[in-house]
Amino acid sequence: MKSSIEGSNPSDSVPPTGELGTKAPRSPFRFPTPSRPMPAVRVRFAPSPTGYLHVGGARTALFNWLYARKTGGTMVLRIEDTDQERSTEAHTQVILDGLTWLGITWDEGPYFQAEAGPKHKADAEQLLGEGKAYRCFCTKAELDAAREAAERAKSSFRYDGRCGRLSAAEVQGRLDRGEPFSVRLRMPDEEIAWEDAVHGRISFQGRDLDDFIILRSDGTPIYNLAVVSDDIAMRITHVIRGDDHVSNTPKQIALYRAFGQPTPVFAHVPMILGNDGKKLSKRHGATAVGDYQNQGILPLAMRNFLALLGWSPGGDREVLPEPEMIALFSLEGIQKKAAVFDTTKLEWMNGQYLSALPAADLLPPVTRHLAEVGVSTEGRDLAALVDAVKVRSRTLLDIAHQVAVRVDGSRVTRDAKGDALVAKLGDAFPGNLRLVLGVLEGAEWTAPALEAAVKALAEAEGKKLGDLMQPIRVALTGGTVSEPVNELLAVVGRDESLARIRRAAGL
RNA sequence: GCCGCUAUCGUCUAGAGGCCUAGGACACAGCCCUCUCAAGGCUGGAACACGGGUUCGAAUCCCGUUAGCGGUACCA
Repeated sequence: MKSSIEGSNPSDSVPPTGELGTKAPRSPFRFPTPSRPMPAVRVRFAPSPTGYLHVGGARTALFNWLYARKTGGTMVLRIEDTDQERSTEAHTQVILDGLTWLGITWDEGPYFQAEAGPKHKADAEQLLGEGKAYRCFCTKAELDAAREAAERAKSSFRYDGRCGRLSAAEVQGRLDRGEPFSVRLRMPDEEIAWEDAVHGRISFQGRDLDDFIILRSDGTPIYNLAVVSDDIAMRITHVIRGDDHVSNTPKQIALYRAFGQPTPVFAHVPMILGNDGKKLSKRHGATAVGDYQNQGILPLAMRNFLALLGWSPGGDREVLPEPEMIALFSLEGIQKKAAVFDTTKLEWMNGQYLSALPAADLLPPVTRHLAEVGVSTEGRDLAALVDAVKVRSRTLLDIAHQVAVRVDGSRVTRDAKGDALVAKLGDAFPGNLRLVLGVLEGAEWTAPALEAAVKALAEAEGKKLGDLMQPIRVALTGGTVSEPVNELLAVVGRDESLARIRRAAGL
């Protein structure tokens, strides 16, 4: 569970200059010191606290974390709470808890973006002073009207940069009159391209982008400015984030250029889809990490499953212990295509962990789930109970349910298959149970002895072993599925087992 | 509309020009094991979106088509 930073290999790190292919004239001093030491990797996970921790966000966090651990770099956590309307402290806590649950740790932060407001504003003013940005006096209403008109005329709207051509005197005049203004970045007419670590080269043309707003008329920053300003300040070298940000990237690169800063390496990871191929959302069921925790998924299994969703270690590996996951991780191994979230495979993965983990590791969550359903295991060997049922379980909830049935006779309810067996055996059902009772009452209550006793009975009576064992199983659990019957008897205990058999036999 | 991204079994993926008669995993079906189920083992069905190139040779490279997704805000 503890992350192993030791053994990670920093030689895998990539120099953080992903930008390339600019058609604009290049400065000969662009790469002044080729021999400069390679900066240490710094990545960040930057969620917005406007809801729970979504599985997509969790996976983005996981990839950042894996990359940091792999390269010996630093993981910083930044809460992007500039949307004061929707951001809440409770959401922040849920996100932090979700990451912690998954075993995703961070080395710096959490930083809160809203606290950097004054710096964002100062950065915008710096650009204003250098003529790389300009004041725009167009109002929201005017802009909306223009956009609507363009839409009606079936042509595309792009801000024409008219305020960028205002004379100094004109600007001063409007300022003197106290007109409100936003700040826009001058978008240069040049190619903006970068070598994306997962997609390869991606290219946009500056002329296709308009002079976008970086500072609202109330002086607060727009997302793209805040992100770039913070990423520069935090010396982020690798931006690993969702695919939905690729169209923001050229705008952000324009900002890096305006600030005269090198761009980080960008790695855009694909989306996670629901089973209908649409973006994963609430109507697909559980999308919050916390939901899976409540459904009895182990954090290790969740993390393993998430890692394999959109990333492949390259071979046929499925169950990956943490050290291997870190050692094998690479940005190049990330898939370009969106992936469908397959709950069935998640549960299979969870079953793998359930089977492999010692019962002791499962005790705390199982105890919690048992408490939720009101079952006490006071004075019982819970580890033995868990061991008895865990290989047949896919979730911790399954385990808790099965343990509950073994501990508390009042929870035995006959299921459809149990009913079918009773119907099939007819009189032999109570009859065989009475026979069994006869030998069990005098038997030594250990699994091997119980097995021997029932087998001897079957032989003596000329009955099939299954016709003796299955009724016991139904008597003790209500169903036809369980661990071997002798072990079941041992786990349920002598008095309780005999009582359940008597009841089922109608005695 | 415009800009960008993507395209291998139902799903997750391997595959970086010949090793591909396209491999593995989940799911599904059958068999084995067995007191049931699970696990495990074996077997089976199941995919390179389409069309053009390039090449002695293409799932792999190029172009186009189609489809899906993302963006196109004084949201993040």
